[in-house]
Amino acid sequence: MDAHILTLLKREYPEVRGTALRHRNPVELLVATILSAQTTDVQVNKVTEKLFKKYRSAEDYAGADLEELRNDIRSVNFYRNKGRFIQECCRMILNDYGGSVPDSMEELVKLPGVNRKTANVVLTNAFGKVEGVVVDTHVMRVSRRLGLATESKREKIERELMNAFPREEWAILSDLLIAHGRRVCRARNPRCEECVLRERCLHYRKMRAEGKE
DNA sequence: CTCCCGATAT
DNA sequence: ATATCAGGAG
Repeated sequence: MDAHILTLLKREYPEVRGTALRHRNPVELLVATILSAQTTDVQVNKVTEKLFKKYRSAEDYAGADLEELRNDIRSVNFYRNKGRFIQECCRMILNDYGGSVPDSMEELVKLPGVNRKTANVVLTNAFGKVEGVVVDTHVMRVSRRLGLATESKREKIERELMNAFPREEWAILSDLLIAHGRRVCRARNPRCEECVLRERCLHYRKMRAEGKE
């Protein structure tokens, strides 16, 4: 593993551990994470602040009128799919899992709207069970720019990162890469001048070699 | 690969 | 105007 990258990022973002998605229990985190697909956490937190007052349990989502639930999450994108996913997840949680959000990767990915990324968020942040690395678009972009990953599919990048770092660093690793992706290593106009990793970044060295920036 | 399909930054 | 945002399903 590249221990130095972790050291530099930990120094840069000492307070990052934990999701930025506000939640008080596994159901709330599951709902928030489903809503967060292709959506900023700021927007999700705005919606869930009201949502969690109206829907207090898996039963509330399961028994809700679907169109009403969709209307309650209207300001996030893909709200029609997400509304259906949330309701179906909660129905499965009640029918198949005794009312509790399952706490294993194997069971979580059976829920509609839940793949490895969402499952990893819930496992890591609600149950403290780290079964993989959270690979969102920030983690994908940053780890590819740095040269930590060469693949282009989520699952393959996750595997590369799992091989490159020990399990006890997986949770902090994804939090750090996400923070760095949001603040410095942005999709557009990355702030390479402010980046503490630029001397070990493939993307930066390539840009500099080509005379851009 | 296409569809889903709102808010925000540039 | 449009690219992009803590993706996943068919």
